[in-house]
Amino acid sequence: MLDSACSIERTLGVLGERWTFLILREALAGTTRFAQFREALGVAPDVLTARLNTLVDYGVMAREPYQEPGSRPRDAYRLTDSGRELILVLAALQQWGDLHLPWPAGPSIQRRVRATGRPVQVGFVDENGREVAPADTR
Amino acid sequence: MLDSACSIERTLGVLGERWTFLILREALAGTTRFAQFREALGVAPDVLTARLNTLVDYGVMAREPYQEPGSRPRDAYRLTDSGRELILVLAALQQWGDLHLPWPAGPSIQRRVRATGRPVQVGFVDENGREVAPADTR
DNA sequence: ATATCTGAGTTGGTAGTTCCTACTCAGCCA
DNA sequence: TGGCTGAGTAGGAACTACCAACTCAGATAT
Repeated sequence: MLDSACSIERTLGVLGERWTFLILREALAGTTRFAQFREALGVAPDVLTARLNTLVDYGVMAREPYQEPGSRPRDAYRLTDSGRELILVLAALQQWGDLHLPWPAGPSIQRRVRATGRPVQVGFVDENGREVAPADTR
Repeated sequence: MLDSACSIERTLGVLGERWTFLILREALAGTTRFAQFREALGVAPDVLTARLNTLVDYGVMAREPYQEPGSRPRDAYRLTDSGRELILVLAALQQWGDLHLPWPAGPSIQRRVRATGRPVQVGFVDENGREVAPADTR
């Protein structure tokens, strides 16, 4: 999968295992530490170790040493720029789920323009920054 | 996962298993029949059956009877409108892979505006159809 | 110095999935 | 009726995730 000519397939080779997208969701929400991921997701520690390692291997996250007073030095896991770009993938997944797998309590959190507070969607845009309908692309 | 309050998690409950995104990639490329999926992907038949069933169960694809001359009636699997909207997710995955997991031969296929032939990207857009930088959202 | 505490992983066994091959089963045609 | 073809099923091996208990290192207390 990792050496496919298809970039979707390569991406899934890095991100497509169970838990990976949820780890990224937490990371984008600000989580950085092993125990935080573990607590937020309830993922088994060996699986978390494995996922974080591949994310680091492929440059999606980076280890960053830190030390709490009274504790030994540890590594935090911080998204790289490339990792932060995955916000588009996660937002697209969320948008689809909000539309097609609705939840009684309504959509969870809306993404908004920071300055104006107006809602934002994921879509196709041309080189001038104008939205293009999916049907108008090929 | 399917009954999570998080729409990303619900979406992954439907689409997050191995092969599902690749099945959708093929479906978006026009594949509709069991044997075509099987040949294009090399997926085991029992897994393909299971994946197509959940996609149908959740309204991403629909069965559509057809009959080749000289053959018995069969079911084709066609994307529903909701399934076609997943083009955004797939395109976001592809875009990320093209940027961050480059392939010697360069990016595979570029999405373009049908009318003008100009390239198209996935991005955030506000309600006026103007692109918004991810950093300007919250 | 020794003992203790704590958090980040490792390890080992079990259960659940995927994979692979071979098989079935239904309708069409000879 | 018997063979052909394509869509699935079945059975077993291999892989992956899950769970609980354990290790290991550094910081603090005694």
